[in-house]
Amino acid sequence: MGAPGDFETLKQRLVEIEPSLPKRLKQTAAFALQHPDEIALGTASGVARRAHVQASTLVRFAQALGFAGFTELQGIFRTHLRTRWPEYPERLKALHARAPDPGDPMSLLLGFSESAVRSATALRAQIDADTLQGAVELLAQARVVFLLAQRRSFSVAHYLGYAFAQLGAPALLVDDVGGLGREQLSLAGPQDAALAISFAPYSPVTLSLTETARARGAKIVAITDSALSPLAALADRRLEVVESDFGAFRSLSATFCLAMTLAVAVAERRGR
Amino acid sequence: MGAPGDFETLKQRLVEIEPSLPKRLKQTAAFALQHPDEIALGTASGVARRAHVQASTLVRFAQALGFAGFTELQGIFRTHLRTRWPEYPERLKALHARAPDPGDPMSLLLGFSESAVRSATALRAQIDADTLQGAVELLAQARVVFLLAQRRSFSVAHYLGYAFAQLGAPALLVDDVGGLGREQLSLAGPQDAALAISFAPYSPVTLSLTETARARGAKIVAITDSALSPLAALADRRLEVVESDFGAFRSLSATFCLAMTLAVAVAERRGR
DNA sequence: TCTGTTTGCGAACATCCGTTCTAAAGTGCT
DNA sequence: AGCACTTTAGAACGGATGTTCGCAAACAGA
Repeated sequence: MGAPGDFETLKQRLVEIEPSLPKRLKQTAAFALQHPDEIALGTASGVARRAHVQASTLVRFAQALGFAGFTELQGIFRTHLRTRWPEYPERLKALHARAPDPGDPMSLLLGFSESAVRSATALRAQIDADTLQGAVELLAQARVVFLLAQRRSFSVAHYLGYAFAQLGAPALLVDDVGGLGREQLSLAGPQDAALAISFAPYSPVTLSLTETARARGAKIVAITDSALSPLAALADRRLEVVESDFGAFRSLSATFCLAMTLAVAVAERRGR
Repeated sequence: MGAPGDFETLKQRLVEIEPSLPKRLKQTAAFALQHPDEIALGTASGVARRAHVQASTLVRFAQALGFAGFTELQGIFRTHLRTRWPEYPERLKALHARAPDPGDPMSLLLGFSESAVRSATALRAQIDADTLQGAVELLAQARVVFLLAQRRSFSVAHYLGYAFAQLGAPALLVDDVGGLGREQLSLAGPQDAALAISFAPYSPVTLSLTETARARGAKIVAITDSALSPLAALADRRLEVVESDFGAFRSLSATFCLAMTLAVAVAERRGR
């Protein structure tokens, strides 16, 4: 008979005990279900005012549900607000907590998997449809798409090179092998576009190659991690991806989703 | 020069003034854009800790943007958190309900994202803890780990090369540039291990390089898609990954999770 | 070296949560 | 109906936490 651990359980518990609740607590329960965001973001006294009850009633309400106090109850509402995504409940957090040995490969795997799920899920909300559409058009109209990335992001660019080729769209992976990156870009001109990918700490090579491409008149689409990235300043279209991290390592899951989307959408658009 | 009234304006303002900001405030700006949820839900001191700055810096940051204090700034992030979501579940529903327009970039993105989530989730159940542990030990005991992959899987191998290097573990990416794959493997011997990655249709180059490595006495860990894969036959340890696919394209999300896990676990194990 | 800016630290100030106490309402028994 | 007892509501208090500001040290630029 402990406190509910996630929002669904809380709701369920609430309907169970609601009939036996006194008047003010019923009122509070109704308000809580009707305005979950208020509870998540507000303060106890603020919520109390809006629900026309006393602040102490909120505490009693929380305690009636098995929590120690209002703050604990609020925690559930907050994580619910953060991850409004029905099939992705709290138990992952429990997994995290339950794995005390950070060196155990299996808990690493769970951690990375969780991080990938979070990234891919968050991506949907991050990307703006119009920006994406604009980036696709820009790349689709280009004669050749130059792919610029180094270090950690290089794997994404390489995959894009593979995907574009498979789809029959003209793309050129600037891999900078032997330091020939600038020469690989020598064919770039105003009819072309470059897709640059870089995350903090931004590779100087990628930045300088992007500058070169821009100087040659190519349009730039950037995949990067924040509006403040040096890449963002160079870009005609900027796609922001915030990857969640696990330990010191960031997932690449969202970036890959975005890359695949661009490849397929561009090929599709060129096909017409 | 009033304070920004919504999240977009805030971001824009941030990009404008960021170059003229001192070090710690830049740091704060980057953190704020990368972890908006933390700012929305956390307390100033909590956020400060996670961003490795003083709490007072957060207040100064808010003031630099034109707010009276941290609380006002937080307000923007909170309403952003509140309002960013509502549209998204409907989008998903719309995607599933309507016959999906294969050309619309946004539905592609949703599809790939969902596919990535499925893959990463399924991975947890697919991988056997003992096999994983065995693979880690085998790689950790090797003098050098040779990374073998081509075509689609190459991006994973490249990423592994990066990760191993970052972690200080000796690994060599056999990229077969100029067809020198066999020569790159010439250093391999019985003290070494190879990590081979290939999915259907299996790249003949990867297979033949793996055979070469095996002939030289190296232990083989394979990441592949089925027990019947030709790679599986060559492997001392076999890790199976079934990726979910969206259209003709397979996610790489689970494979990347597994790759990261191997890299970190091996480095961890070697560290002792 | 000197000056102006930035940063870190601690104290003051405000806010907020949880508890406790008292009044009121409800309930059951005579 | 009246009385005693239990439950509930409201209000104030105390402890704790969180936010802001001022000051001095560190730093960067001239």
